[in-house]
Amino acid sequence: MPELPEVETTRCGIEPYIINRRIQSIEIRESRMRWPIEECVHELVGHKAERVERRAKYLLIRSKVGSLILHLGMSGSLRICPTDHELKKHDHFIVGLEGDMEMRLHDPRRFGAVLWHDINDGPLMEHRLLQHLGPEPLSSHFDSNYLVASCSNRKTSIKQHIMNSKTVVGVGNIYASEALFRSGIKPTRKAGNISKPRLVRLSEQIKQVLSEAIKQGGTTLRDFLREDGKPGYFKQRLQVYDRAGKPCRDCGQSIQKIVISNRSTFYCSKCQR
DNA sequence: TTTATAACCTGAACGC
DNA sequence: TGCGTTCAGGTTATAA
Repeated sequence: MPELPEVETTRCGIEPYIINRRIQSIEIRESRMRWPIEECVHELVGHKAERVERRAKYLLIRSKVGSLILHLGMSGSLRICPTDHELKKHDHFIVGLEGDMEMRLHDPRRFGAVLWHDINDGPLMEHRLLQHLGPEPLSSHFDSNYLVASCSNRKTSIKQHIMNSKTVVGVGNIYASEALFRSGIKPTRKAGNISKPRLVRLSEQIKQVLSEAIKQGGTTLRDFLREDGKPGYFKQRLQVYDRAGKPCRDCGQSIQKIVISNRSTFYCSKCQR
């Protein structure tokens, strides 16, 4: 579920329930996540959450004593619900909030992560998981000049290159396929073997597709507290992802499915070269 | 240094 | 119905 637009949607959804609220309790129901959840996360208890930020696909809940770093992995989701709401299997981490509400991290595959960064450990952005990240795709730090320079002499495929968080953050498997389709670039093409005008278009389309998805994610915000807690996501706008064998919406050619680096990849062999 | 691959997990969907 | 296989939206650690 969580690509960058869903993480941003989640951030917007939880922010009003968390910001300037005192954290009343923290419960680790299952510590075996990507890394074990350490007891020091309890440091947050008794303090107010001052900001809820996002860096790449990490959610950062900042307080004056330190920050909680959350990652949703492949199957994670966050829900705000009343404390008397029945707990679900795979509700692994619970943050008790003022007003008998809780934020629950639900993650069946446990690829997600919960970490604590103490204020005394230096700037949050120098945390080992954050310090080597590339630019945010929607920021001015990511533009056509940057992408062109980053592709220079690269022998890896363009899809792997834009999915690499050192190149740019937040471009997951779905939006990599979509942005490449919109740019007319075949996913297997070597990054260093693409003309500048086409990379300019790709940088624009990465921004465009993510912006559109965030807007659509925004429409699911009202459903955030719904019983099933699932943020609806939008398949109707996808041009190639999960459309193997179906006709290209532009030319009618059958959409191809291939595997690049163990990830399903979809493209139109006529529109993308 | 760059690139490719294995590993971490559970559950849903599918075929037999 | 039940069992085995395959696949899934992410990221790091390790090997080549």
